[in-house]
Amino acid sequence: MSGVPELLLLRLLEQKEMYGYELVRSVRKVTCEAISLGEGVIYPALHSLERNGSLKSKKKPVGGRTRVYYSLTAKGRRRLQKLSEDWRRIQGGVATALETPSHAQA
Amino acid sequence: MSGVPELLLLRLLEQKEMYGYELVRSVRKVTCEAISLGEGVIYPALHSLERNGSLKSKKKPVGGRTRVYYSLTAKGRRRLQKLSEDWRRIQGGVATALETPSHAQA
DNA sequence: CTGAATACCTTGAATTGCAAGGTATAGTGT
DNA sequence: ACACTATACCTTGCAATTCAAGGTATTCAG
Repeated sequence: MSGVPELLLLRLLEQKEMYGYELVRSVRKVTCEAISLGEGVIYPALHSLERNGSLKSKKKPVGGRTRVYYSLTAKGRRRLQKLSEDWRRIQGGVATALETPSHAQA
Repeated sequence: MSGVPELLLLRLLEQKEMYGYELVRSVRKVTCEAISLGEGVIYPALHSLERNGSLKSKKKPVGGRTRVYYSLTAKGRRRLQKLSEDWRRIQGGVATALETPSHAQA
């Protein structure tokens, strides 16, 4: 129903390639602390997105540690489009429902 | 993460008491067809909301059939408040993330 | 050399969402 | 009378999602 984590990851990676640990902090920041996804959400999500071909990764050694940078594929961009539309649809639906004043009658 | 079905049900039942089958159609209508919840979502949700004290039900025989009408309890109203706030928070967070232009750099 | 931060990862449980099926009654058309 | 649709309730079993919790290893600061 929600697919929010996936949507956020694709959206962030559309702008620039990033690695997992970076994405954990970036999600918090870009949503103004409204949404916080732990590593237990991020890493499995990245792996499944890569498995289905939405993301590609490359390893970069940075000062002894290895970072795995992810970036969007063409398929990932299409997936982002679809998820954005889905989100807007359900967001609009819920907004309509919530905004209906309690007094109004159908 | 989403809790959308629960939120919609509480919101609708805040306005007037309704029965399950009616809620199935009402959700579709009030979200302008954007969200469609099947009976396999509605009934279990109603039962679990009643179990935890957010809803109360009463049976009404209507022309041979029996309808189970649900309405909000005080607890249900508090739950609705909380879910609304949660929703607005994540909705705002996602909106911020999505609206950031692709060109903008942090 | 201890502790915090960085960076990766998995596991297990809970919750959620859904399609699919199942029961029974009432009304509608033929 | 008969079949079909709509109403109205419900459950089951699967799949996906989400998360807290833990696990490994390195680097850097005190």
